[in-house]
Amino acid sequence: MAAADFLRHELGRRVVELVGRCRIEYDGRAASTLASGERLMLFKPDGTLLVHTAAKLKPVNWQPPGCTFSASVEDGKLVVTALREKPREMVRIVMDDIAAILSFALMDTEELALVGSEDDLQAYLAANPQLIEPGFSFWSRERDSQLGPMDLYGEDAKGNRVVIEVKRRPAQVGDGEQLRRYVERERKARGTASAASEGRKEFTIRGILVAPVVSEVLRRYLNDLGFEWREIDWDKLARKASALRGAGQATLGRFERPER
Amino acid sequence: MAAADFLRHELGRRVVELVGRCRIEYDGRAASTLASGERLMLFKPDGTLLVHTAAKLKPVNWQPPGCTFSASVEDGKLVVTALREKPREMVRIVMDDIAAILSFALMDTEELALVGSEDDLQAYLAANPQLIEPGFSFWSRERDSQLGPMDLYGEDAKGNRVVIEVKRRPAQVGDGEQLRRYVERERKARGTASAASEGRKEFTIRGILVAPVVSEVLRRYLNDLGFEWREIDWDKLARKASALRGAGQATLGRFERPER
DNA sequence: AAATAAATATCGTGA
DNA sequence: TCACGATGTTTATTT
Repeated sequence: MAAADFLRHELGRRVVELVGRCRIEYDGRAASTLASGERLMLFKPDGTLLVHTAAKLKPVNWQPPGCTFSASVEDGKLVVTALREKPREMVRIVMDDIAAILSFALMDTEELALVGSEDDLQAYLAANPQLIEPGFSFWSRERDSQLGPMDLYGEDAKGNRVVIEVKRRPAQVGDGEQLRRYVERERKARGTASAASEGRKEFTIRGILVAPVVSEVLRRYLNDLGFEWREIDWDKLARKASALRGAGQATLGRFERPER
Repeated sequence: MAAADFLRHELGRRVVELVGRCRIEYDGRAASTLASGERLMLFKPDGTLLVHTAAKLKPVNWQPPGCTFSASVEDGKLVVTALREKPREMVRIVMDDIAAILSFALMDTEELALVGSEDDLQAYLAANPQLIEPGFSFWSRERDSQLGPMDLYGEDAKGNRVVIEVKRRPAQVGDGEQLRRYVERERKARGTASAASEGRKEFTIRGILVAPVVSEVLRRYLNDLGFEWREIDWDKLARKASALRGAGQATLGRFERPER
């Protein structure tokens, strides 16, 4: 079959597009079937498969990069499969009717430049500690600290340690749980340290959640745990954050590291 | 321009595909720029935009359903924008070179039938309480309970209440936090109830996490909190779960509801 | 390879 | 409309 021959030659080499009426089965972490209908399939050279219908952003079926494609003819119908190892998953497409088969090279050496990620917002906060409160200073950001996973770590005007969790989106209760775990781990580590070396100053460890919006349920949750929150509208700051990203990290470098 | 005219007629009516060299800007919750390169764009009738390069599953730029498309010509170049309200976001595509413009109707009345979701696994557990432990029985599933958000709720052989959190994938520490929150909320509610009505029997409230894999860190976390876990390989059960899905719910219906 | 957390997450559901 | 939780999440990063 000409279609199968074309696919066998193009799959894995160029971006292949297949449009038409088809049935699709998936079996792997879960399993699905999709009865006959018209869809648009994309097979990328890196082993990615996307099956799109006329609606929604997410593909109705898909396969992440790394798959092996194969094309065959069964009962006179074109059958294309995408096989993935680890986890072992397969998508099998049976074409009832082919509307179009195309292939494109899609040469592209450029990478997306994105600003406004959580990392940018962390950097902006690090360069503007007064956004947390007067007299506040940062010790470290997650990336360059050995403290364990937490977004920002610092010290307030009274010398209390502060663990800060930053969210770029409206915060929910799960984000409060994350902060709780980090604060508790830090309190535990601090407690152990104090016990080991007598006479060491005892610190209170505060927890602050920073997000554009903090839901009412989350506020109650944080209140119950004795934690705080700050609502900051990143939209107004995102551009500055991007401009200050490098400067923010340089500034952080001037602060001393905790002695742990 | 013929291309712009074609797009103005087709955008929002059919699935439109645009292939070629372009520059792309995004501004909204975050912001991004993408220098000139060859990509494949899909514009769906429901206002979805996808921009795909030759690699990766996720589009390099996109816009969820509900956007307004517009096509124009600037400096002799085709410009297509996708505008979204709430949040206000825009993707702007400037075509340096057009390789192809196509449109498809993509008639499709079928819906994906998927088995092996967390909901299926809950149903399977509900129909097979002995998978938790001998003598265990379920009271409710989240969908039909008024208890608040938790996956499964039941009672062990000794009359203790048990909160169960189900995961279809390997569980992580965050999942333990979720269980913790549900158990604590239940303990709190139970405590209040007991205080209100004297002489009521006091129940211990256990927490059990059920997942195919429970990581070592999570096990420590659960142990510290006095919670338990069960490792269940859903792969062996998914098919049965789908067959028993309806039966599982019917079985649950025969159990009494908690009196809260 | 496993674990951890972000994402312009998206998507469905329930209040 | 908002909040919450699942997703066949995917992806990047670190251990």
